[in-house]
Amino acid sequence: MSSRVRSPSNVRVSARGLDAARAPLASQPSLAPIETTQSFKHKAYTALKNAIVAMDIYRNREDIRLDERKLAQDFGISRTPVREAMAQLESEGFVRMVPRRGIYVVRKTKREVIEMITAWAALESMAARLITQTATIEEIAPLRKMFATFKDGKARAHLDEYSEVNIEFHQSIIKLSGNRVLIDLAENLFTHMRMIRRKTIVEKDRVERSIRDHMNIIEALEARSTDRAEELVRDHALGLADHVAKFADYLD
Amino acid sequence: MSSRVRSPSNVRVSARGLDAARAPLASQPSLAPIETTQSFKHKAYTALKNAIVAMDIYRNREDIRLDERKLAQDFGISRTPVREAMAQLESEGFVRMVPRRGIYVVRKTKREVIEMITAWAALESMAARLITQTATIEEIAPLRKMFATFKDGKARAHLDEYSEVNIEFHQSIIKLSGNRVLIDLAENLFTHMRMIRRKTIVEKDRVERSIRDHMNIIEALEARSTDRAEELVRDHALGLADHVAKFADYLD
DNA sequence: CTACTCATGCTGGTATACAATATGCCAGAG
DNA sequence: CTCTGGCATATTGTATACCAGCATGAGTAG
Repeated sequence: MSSRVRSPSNVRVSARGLDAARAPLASQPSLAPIETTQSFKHKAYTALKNAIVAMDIYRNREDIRLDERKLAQDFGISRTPVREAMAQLESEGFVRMVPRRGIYVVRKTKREVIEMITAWAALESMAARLITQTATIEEIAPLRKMFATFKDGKARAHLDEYSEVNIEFHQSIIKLSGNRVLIDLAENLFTHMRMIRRKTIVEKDRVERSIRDHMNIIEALEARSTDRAEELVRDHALGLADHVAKFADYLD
Repeated sequence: MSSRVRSPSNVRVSARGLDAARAPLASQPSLAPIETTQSFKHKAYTALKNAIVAMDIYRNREDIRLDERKLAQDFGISRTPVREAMAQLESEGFVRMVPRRGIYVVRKTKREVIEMITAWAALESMAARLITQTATIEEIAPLRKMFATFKDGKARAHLDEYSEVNIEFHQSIIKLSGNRVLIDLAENLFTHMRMIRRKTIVEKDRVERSIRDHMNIIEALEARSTDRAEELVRDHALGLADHVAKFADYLD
């Protein structure tokens, strides 16, 4: 995706053989997509990340230890790819590897959660700016549809569903910016936030206002009001940060 | 087979002896994580990162390949910690590991550089907001001193020095926010930007304006003008992005 | 009954051996 | 001379063996 791979011809040879989808001879139009199986490291990474995100780590405060050897056995692979996956998860802030002690799932403190939300506010508000300058009206339109089913008080009754739509909305904002760096940085923050979402992010009395905020954001984007869109997005996110600061006592 | 005769612990013993130079006294409460000897993985990570940052990768376009085994030999360790360090560098966007091909240093495209600067603008402008709300006057004061020596036209004559001070200024802004997430995210972006700094970031005609911008930023911070500080910081960074877009033709 | 010592087991860290595959060269056929 | 096919080589991915340190608990001295 990144490297142009211009200079050495060796790379392009195999690449050319790969995208035989040109099919000038029509011998086999649609060849098997790619038979390259993902590395065990990447598989282990995905499996572990899903497992960690799925567990409700803030339910109690006991240390959650992950056993390298046991996980390797469960996955049917050796310790090496598991370790490499763990190392990546550690650099992303999901686990902590303590020498001769164990690997522990990381719980974020309230302060850290607030810092993450603040960073997310910075990224998404910049994304909003970019959208007002580059996105087409067709790209912005789908944002409205997300909340069609929640028009009137229905959101209060379906908090879980709304929570999903809520996250999807914010992810869409980031993606519409078209800035890969913003997207990647925010993705990691989102993953962390998904882990605490269940207990805090959405509360009944916040839903109505949340929908209003979102609608205002969409209007600002459509109106190409750069500064206003940025401000609305930022304040919406920072409002969540304040909410967490006040009410997420179970953190810490 | 015969190699098994040699005790494999020889290397580790000597390496352990290397970092046996530990703090004689724990007098300073600041930060002394020396208690645990850094793992080979972390040492290799640091060494590799420094080496990659130091090399002027945009000088030519040849693929720069890093040889796992050779590096492991040079460091006097095995491939395992080198691999784990490489995996981390890959997740941070510095290298790319291609299965059964090699590990290559990543060159950022012009688009990617602009995206990074944009993300940096988002982070630093948020940092500026936070500073106006929480930082003390004593914390802001040192920012002025940085440019004391560059008051009049001296900056033009000492571009390299100014470039360092310039980076230091922006890092200080981020750090003053006191938000670890912002700090860590920006740190990685800064490291990437340092790699292209030599050729683009600073140009003669931009220095004067750069100093003016910085002074305005400092004044806004001191005046606790939240919105203005944010705007100044953001526009300053985005101005650099525009500059890169127009003149950094050597990228791509 | 308490406190302290020491052996043992479990842990992650490291080294090394083995496997799979992409590449390039070379021989042989057309 | 050109092209094809196979083998040697190089490189990473994975598995396994070993190391050192900390925790734990049993056992002994007081």
